[in-house]
Amino acid sequence: MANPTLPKGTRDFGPAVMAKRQFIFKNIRKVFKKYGFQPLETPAMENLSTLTGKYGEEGDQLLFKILNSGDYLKDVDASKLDSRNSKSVTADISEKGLRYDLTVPFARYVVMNRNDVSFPFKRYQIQPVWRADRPQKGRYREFYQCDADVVGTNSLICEAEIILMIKEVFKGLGITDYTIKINHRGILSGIAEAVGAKENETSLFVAIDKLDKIGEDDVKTELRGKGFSEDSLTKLFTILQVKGSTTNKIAFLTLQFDTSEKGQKGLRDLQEVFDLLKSYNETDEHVEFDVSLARGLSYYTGCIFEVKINNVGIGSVSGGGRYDNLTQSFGDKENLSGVGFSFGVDRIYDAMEELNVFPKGTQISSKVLVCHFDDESKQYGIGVLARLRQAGIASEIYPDTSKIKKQLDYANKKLIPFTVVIGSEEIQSGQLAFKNMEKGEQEKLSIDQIISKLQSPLRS
RNA sequence: GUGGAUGUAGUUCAGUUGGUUAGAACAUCAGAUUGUGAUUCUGAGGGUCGUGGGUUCGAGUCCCAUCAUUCACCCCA
Repeated sequence: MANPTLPKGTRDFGPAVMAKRQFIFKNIRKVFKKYGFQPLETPAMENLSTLTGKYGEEGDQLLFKILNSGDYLKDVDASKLDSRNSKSVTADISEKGLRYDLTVPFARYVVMNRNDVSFPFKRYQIQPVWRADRPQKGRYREFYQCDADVVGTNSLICEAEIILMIKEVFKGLGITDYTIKINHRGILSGIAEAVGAKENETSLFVAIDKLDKIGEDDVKTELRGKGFSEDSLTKLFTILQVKGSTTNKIAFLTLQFDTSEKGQKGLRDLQEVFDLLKSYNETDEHVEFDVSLARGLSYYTGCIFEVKINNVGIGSVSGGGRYDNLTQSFGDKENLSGVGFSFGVDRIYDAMEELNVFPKGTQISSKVLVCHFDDESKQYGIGVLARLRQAGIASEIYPDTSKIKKQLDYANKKLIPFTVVIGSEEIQSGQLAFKNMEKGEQEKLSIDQIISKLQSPLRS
């Protein structure tokens, strides 16, 4: 049989990688909990009817679909099969798909359980999602998202707290150079109205979202191709080139949007979010009002966020926004407003690796390895091991009787920082050889001394 | 879905205009060392050169196909 391989865009995570990934997960989960979010998990697969139509046409194509069980071709119309058009038979042979993000399953959950959940409902969710696009740098077919959403309130406190949470997570991870870009769908609508492109919003947004990536000239070229006039382009870029402090930008745009209700609403919301930050005694450091931020997902209606780690060759590592109508698409009569955001763990990992900011200690599993020379000392070592574990110290014993070199080698490879070496001398005296693997120092200590030394906060 | 690049040892890579038995470093294993590792020294194992076809006296090297990987576009975490 040929060598086994992984499906495109998927990865194994070995112990060293897992230690670092868990460091990230732990940090994010801690912050989510601290801000009052409760955990939720949903199935990997959803009904296709739940998933399709929520992410736009592009998104629907990226859904992984699951073949029906059993003899799934039995009832398919023969003429459809003959047409060789896979799209036309998809609905007949597949009714489930893998989740594409965590927001839509969350909305589905809320609608299904709306009598049981009390609003505002704050949930966090850390699970993998799947997208059938072509993998490349920072882009995988299976990746983890860490979502936190609040549904059932319009308060902009949620938006402000999202900024606080992002800051807190990055602080915990040791990432210092990043930018939280914020914008508002209403402001984008205001721009569209101001340049007379009300009917053409989507292609306008898609184009200006690329501004910092491809530059002004290419954006203009793209919009000309979509039929935008020179007049509207000139108007557009006087708006997009707004500079200065957030206050300045808002003042300038207020004048530009004099006839746009949506635009004015967006500016007011944004102003309030920045005011709220002050109430939290938080600065707007790392936060940037970016008029050209658009984001693809079509369901956003209010504030939108995107976070980029600077000087790293990777796309955004976090994003989100407010969506007013998400539950409506599940036939919900009442209008539930939600706001949420998501961290992309895999990209954060890649960025941290590139920046080399993972703390040294993350990979340590056991703190102590018990080494021994023969069956008798191994027997004795098991007793020592039991004592260490009773004291809550992560520890293990080398299971085979083999050369001490091999045992110490094992400790090195597993980055175990301490070893206890036990032989006949140690058994007799009760003074065990306690070795610091990093410094190479060794001293004779009783088991109690070793335990208290390992428990002391000054130990390393 | 569109376009480009790359496939040689477990890993990262050399390999000359096509020429004898395809190399290095790191990693692995063993020994120097019978109670002490990571630093030293010695040795060993490990390859259908991605796969299939073609050109040639001769192909890791040239051509075609195919698969895989990767980068960019679209889109996105």
